[in-house]
Amino acid sequence: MSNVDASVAAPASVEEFHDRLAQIGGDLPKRLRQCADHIAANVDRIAVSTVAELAAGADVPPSALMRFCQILGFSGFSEMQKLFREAYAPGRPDYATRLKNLKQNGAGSPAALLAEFVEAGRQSLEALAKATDEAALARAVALLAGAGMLHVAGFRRAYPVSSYLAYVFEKMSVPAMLHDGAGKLDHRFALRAGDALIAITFAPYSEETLALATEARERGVAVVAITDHASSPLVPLSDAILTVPEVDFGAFRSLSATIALALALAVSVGSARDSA
Amino acid sequence: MSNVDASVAAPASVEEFHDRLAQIGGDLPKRLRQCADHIAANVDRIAVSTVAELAAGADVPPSALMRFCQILGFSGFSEMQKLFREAYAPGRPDYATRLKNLKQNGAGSPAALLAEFVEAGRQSLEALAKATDEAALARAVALLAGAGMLHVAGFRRAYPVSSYLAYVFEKMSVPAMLHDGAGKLDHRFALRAGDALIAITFAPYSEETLALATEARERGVAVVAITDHASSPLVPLSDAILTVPEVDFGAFRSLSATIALALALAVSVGSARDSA
DNA sequence: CCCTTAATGGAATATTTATTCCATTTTAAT
DNA sequence: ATTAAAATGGAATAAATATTCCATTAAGGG
Repeated sequence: MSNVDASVAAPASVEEFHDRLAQIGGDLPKRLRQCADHIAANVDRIAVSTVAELAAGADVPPSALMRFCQILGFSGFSEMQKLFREAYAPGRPDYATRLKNLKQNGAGSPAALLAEFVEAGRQSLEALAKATDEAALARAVALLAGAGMLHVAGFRRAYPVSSYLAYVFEKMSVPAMLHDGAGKLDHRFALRAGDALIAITFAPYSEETLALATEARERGVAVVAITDHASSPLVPLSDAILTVPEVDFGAFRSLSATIALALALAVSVGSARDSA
Repeated sequence: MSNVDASVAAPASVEEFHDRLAQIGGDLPKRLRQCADHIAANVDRIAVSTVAELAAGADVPPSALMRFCQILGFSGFSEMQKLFREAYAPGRPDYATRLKNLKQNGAGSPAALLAEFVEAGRQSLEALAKATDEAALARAVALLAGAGMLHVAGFRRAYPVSSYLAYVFEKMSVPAMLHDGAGKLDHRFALRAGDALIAITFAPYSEETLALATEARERGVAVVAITDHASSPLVPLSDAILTVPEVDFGAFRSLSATIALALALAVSVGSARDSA
């Protein structure tokens, strides 16, 4: 093992642990490679597993795992596990306990509803992080960074998202026009060459938004879609597609993940335009 | 122990565990009482602690804790701990890993910004669950449920929230008027006896919103505040106050928690009016 | 007050888990 | 091909942890 110094200190934090894991990299013999891969993919189980369990998961004998712990700088598995047991964030069960307490106010009570919608928002945010297509996001940002006026259109449930985009764009000095539907005007003639349209719509998909996206497409104006599914009717009309999963209650869906995406999109675009 | 049957089966899920804990209730002798209290307050540590550690935390000898586990229905501590170790949700580290991956695109990149804003939203949602004053929420719902027209006012960053409220109220057939500031009109004369105003504003606190809240107060119109701090200037003007913590980046703050609160508020009000 | 039952604490015992060590196999270098 | 170094697997050993048992104390009831 030429690239790992035996006198290296044990990682003192979970973050350092991750850095050490990455630092060790690819040049590992077979069994240690298996350990590295399994540990990297199951960091969350270190605190709650035995050597034997983790070794079985990695398909190596326990002694290999011991060795791996020492390569990372720990005296043994127990020292490594201790790091994770102490780092075990108490926040989450507090949150879970709190949710349960809120729900005890009875189904349909304001507190119980809040608990449900908070949890739905949290799940939607996590789903967004996992499902995000980074290339699509980068493509959307590039299109919008290179455009003249940014037109933002979204109605009914999508309207808070479009108004938020308009707000953040203004804050970042990005030329943007909010198509707010006042007077039933769509302002389609404001869509000009070199502009871009951010069209936001979710099932049951607003006719107005689709119509404006169609118009934009016909005028050669780039369309960036924010929508809920890859099968959305907005997709064939768009040059870049951002899909957002939101937890669905039937009558209502969370909107928290979409709001976070909108913020990330607008700030990215504003930054990209700043540096151009 | 007259109220706990020795042949009761061990809880088969974490939820059942919580129910069992609640069921055992208050009629416990001293040391077992201590165990119950400590376990209830430290459920998150069961998976990662030894008998000795938990017993020390509860200030009882290990044998008392063993006894407590058996009263809950488990054969011993190990069976109880197994429940928690197996229930340890693996989802979260996937999410944490994903965030880390997104951030590796480089500071300021769209993907890294998304990761930051998603995490900010998640933290804000958890903070909202923990910080929510249930009585204030119930009070707000009661005021709004008993009002005639619901006026909604929020500008700039608060505007997406107010437009979302207006959307949900319409969907729930609740009479609501969105004060959208078009034409610089505040429509203060639309505030009538028996109405209520939902005023939404965050630092640096919109003059327009504060003025409208002041007007409402002078007219005897109930004011429900959605704001960021208990020290907000909107607070002295309001009859019910909902504060929302949002993670702050300096230039930008998450809005995801506020959106979830708005949804919970609107649905609660709609339901309360339906049943009136 | 006395007797019975329940609660309690701690030590001994049993079980589980982590670690070390060594023989064997594999790999790399000459 | 030979030798040295590295990797490997498994068993023995050590350490940690869970459990049981029993003597003592406390509480409750007649």
